[in-house]
Amino acid sequence: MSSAEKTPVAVETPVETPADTSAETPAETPAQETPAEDSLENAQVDGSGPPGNGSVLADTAFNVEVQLADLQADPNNPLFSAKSFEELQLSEELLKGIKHMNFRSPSKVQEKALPLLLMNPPTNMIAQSQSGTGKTAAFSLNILSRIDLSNPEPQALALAPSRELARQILGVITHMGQFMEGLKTMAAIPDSSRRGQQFNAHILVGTPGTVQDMLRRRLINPRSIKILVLDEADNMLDQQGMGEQCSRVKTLLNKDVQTVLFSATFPPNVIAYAKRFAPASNTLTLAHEELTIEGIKQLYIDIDKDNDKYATLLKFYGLMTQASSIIFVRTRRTAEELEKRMVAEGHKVAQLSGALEGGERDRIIDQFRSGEAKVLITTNVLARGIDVQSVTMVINYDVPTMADGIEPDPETYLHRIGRTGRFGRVGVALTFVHDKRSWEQLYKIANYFKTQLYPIDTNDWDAVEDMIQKIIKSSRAGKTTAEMTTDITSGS
DNA sequence: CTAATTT
Repeated sequence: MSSAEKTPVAVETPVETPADTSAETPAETPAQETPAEDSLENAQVDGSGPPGNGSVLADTAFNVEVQLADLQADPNNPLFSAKSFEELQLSEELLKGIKHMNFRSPSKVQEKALPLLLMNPPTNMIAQSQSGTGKTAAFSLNILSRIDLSNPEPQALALAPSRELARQILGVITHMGQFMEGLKTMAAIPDSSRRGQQFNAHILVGTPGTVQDMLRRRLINPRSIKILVLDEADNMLDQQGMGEQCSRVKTLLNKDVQTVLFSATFPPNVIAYAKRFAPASNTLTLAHEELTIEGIKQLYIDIDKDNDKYATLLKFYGLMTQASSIIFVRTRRTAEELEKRMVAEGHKVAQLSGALEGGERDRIIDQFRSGEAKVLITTNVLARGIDVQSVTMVINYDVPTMADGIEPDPETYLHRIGRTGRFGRVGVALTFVHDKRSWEQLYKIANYFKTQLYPIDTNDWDAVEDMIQKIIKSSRAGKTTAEMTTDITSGS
């Protein structure tokens, strides 16, 4: 609606004069930092739609290529583009839910995906969109709009690669569907307290292993399931283990289930399989040069020796606690060791990996969401999908690599840094390199996305601190990419 | 022991 919607991400634009919404927010009061909403698990989820607090955030500009299953149809037909939620013929209850989440108008991916998802008869979809641009809300709306509340059986199933992401998606769906009377939603993740019980809910969101198991044991009735969503689909289909579980799940469902695959990344090696998994799909794709989020300032720091990594990390601790930060490491063990060491030296940090028990994982991610824990050390378990809008800084303590620990992993890099810069906000991603090998790994990643990484000059610490500080402050004020470009670029 | 993914 507003002109901000089409703000180009051109570099070096002069400071915005009109429509500077941030002016209403006094600089010192972090208006949207960790809002103390009722802190039960569903309510505190930020959602993945446009944020509230009256701020108008620009959608990052990108060119999405639309390809329709019906090759006769014209992708440019305005019918396949929704400029408002109202024109989608959603129920009043659902529109009320959307409004309640402070969604104003559809984001780019929502604009393109929703009309295609909502068509009848239902059509499969493979959709790619950058991190933090509203994928969850897109498939959640499709699910909710297709639920028949008079039928108590499960009708939609969404799968995600981690417990935390499944819970987050469930929170968005529950929140969005809060005015649909009688709607029941349920997590299908490991939970010993409800062993052997039937999953009686309209919508289930879970992890592949648990869902497969529950289907086999007939604790999930597949008869009425008409939608299957795989979030982070490339990861789900590629990973041995999860890939098999997902296809097993699919074979246990109705043949005509609407299959919906979403991710920010679809590397070449999984595209063919994805197309077989969701045949005759409408597809939304991006060139991989278009995947990097402009609002995320990508930095790296060259450290002399491996042993100095820890000391370097500590130098950033003050900046990390300004808002919220995530430190990514390669192994569970490093996560544990880093936490121990930092805590022993009086720093407040939390740690989460798959080595922890389910309940403990829930407790820690909830603390991080609420802002009670501001610095979180974690593994790739949280690399994807997690939406905590107060995250202003992501630190790659270890460069993300493939299973061999040597080959760089560009997709994981992109997903990790995408934990900041949510919905057009600005953020900092800082990667540690400490030897020739890690430098080359990062170089390959930057080259893959044709993106620029800026070195941190360790000789001028004040300047570094200053630059990062600026970005963090702007992010807390809800500033957008376009508003920040000048400030950020001057720092390098 | 890469990490993640049912019991």
